[in-house]
Amino acid sequence: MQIAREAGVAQSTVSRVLNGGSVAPETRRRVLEVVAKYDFQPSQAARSLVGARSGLIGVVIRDLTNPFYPVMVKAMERVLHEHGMRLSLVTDVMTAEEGLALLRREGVDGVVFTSAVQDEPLAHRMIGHGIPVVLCHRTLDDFPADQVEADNDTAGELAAAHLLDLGHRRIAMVCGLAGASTARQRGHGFRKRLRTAEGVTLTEIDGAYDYATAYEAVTALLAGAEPPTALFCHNDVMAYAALNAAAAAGVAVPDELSVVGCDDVPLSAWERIALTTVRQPLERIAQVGVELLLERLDHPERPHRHEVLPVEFVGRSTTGPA
Amino acid sequence: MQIAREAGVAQSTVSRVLNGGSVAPETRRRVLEVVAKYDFQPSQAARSLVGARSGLIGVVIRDLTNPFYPVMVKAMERVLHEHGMRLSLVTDVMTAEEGLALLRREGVDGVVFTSAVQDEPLAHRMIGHGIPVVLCHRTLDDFPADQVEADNDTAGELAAAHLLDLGHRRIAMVCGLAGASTARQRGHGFRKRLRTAEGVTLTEIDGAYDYATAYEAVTALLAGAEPPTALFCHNDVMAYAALNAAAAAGVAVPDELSVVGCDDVPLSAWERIALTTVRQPLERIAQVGVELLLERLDHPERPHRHEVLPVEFVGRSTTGPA
DNA sequence: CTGAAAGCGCTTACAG
DNA sequence: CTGAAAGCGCTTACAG
Repeated sequence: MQIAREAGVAQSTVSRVLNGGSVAPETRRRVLEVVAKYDFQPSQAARSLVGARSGLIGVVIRDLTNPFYPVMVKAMERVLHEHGMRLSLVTDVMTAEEGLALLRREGVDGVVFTSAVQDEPLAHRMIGHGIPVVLCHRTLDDFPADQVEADNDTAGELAAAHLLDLGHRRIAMVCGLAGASTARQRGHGFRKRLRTAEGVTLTEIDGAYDYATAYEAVTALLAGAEPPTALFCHNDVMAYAALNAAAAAGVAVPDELSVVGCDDVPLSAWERIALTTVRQPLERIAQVGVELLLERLDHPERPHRHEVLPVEFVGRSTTGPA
Repeated sequence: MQIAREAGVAQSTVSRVLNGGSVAPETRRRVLEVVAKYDFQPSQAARSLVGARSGLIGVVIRDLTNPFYPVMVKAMERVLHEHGMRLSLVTDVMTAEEGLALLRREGVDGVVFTSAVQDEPLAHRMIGHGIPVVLCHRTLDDFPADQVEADNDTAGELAAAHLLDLGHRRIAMVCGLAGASTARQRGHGFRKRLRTAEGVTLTEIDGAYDYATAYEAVTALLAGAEPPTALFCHNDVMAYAALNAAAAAGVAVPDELSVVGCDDVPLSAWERIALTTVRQPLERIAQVGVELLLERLDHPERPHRHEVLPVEFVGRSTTGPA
């Protein structure tokens, strides 16, 4: 370390001034001067090699293209940065398998999964390697880790209640990824509430939480014999797809078709979209997820927590009476 | 390295089988068996400490919330992953200053700037520290590094030509960030082309490449005495703001107001938006940026390159005759 | 083809 | 308060 040499002290002394050990004021001043002169930045590689922690948290977000996720990334980054930590992102550019291998090489202190899916053992394997994990946004039953999610069951209920109130009886649901807890819960809440009314027909189609998939599915649905008068989409992106598919098919929203989404991404509030949807507290979910993980790092033995955050119905212009 | 011990070989031998040195087939088999048994992943920290490279590339993307950028991140990640490298993101969660300090600690092999701005010395300083840099999307005059950008001057011209052809004469331009080359060039091309016509009034307002800023500015503009009949926005996000501000103000698009954007983000093709815009090859810009940087790593002494990629006018539904 | 040794840049006890 | 030493987990010459 040439900083040490130039300041005329030992390496360990430089380390102490940088990390806040006890150092004589004059010594500290001298070291800081040299540090400033070269704008010296200590190597993270060396630090994480020797230290107990790398200061890196892995974040698994597969589809960065869904406007939902940049918001989450940002919120997570903010919290991590406040704690002096960094984020390492895994997206769908690589397989989840590759991503987790990478995260282990990087020596992450923990990982946040936002895309957990039933029957996929990756999150379990991270735990097997002794790496703390938190499930954020999507959860898994009986998973041995901290979890945060929105109250998705209620989200489904709220959507159903709204549509029922408007008098809709021929209804379709555009479902999210099979295996995702959000899709299962939202579907469950929706169906449950629908059953409280008489004479309701429910058609379920698969949108896989993906714009293109939902667009095609809705286009086919609208071209069918008895198209529904209302649609509940398991997320906003699929609702946008539905809105656009309806526009392309010349189906008027909300006059001929009502559309309800789920998420309330900022885009949904735009005047040109004005999507009726159920808001989940995106940033809060992200924030709580990271905080749970950070607490876990300090207290490995505490019992796991499972937070469920409230949702809220947001009425806008894409729904109307049947 | 307990892999070495369990396989009964030296550390250096394990290293060779992992990195492809010459190893006897039987030895290799034995080592790989143990590696597989533990799903062993070599520490990146140790590797980058000893090796010449860290395999990390810094990517400075300030506003992840503009749908433009996730597309770029994804494209960059793809190219990097093909080369066995990783990306380290710097967003506006921290100051640029902090971000670059972090990047240096992490020992990045190079950095891609997508947000270069006149009179900001950060990119220069990276070069001063001996770290290769590429300017991607936004460029700087006489900057001593590789650069890629779209033909933004032509983009401005195409927008102007289209509006002029439609007969518009009272025109406004919603400008991007002062200091960004894209804003300067798009503005320049637009004005230049406007000057070829008679009796044109051009009002310029500042939108700072930001949704909220542009929304307010356009709202004020439309409330003014003689509002323009056409708008050129320096990017798509500001055009969305204009579309929404117009909707809120009850101004019909395109009947009373024509709107042209610039970028052609996927969103712009949505039926509910159908924005007339000038396409720049987003993914190609990202890809070329990373490739230039990767080549630079191997050939530090080659002369700098400056690529300018073609743009293309995309007519959709937000523009009409004056 | 393979092993022993040195060293990358730090931090962490341990003396003094 | 400060320094000398050991060691984190790798790779890279260097012998053999």
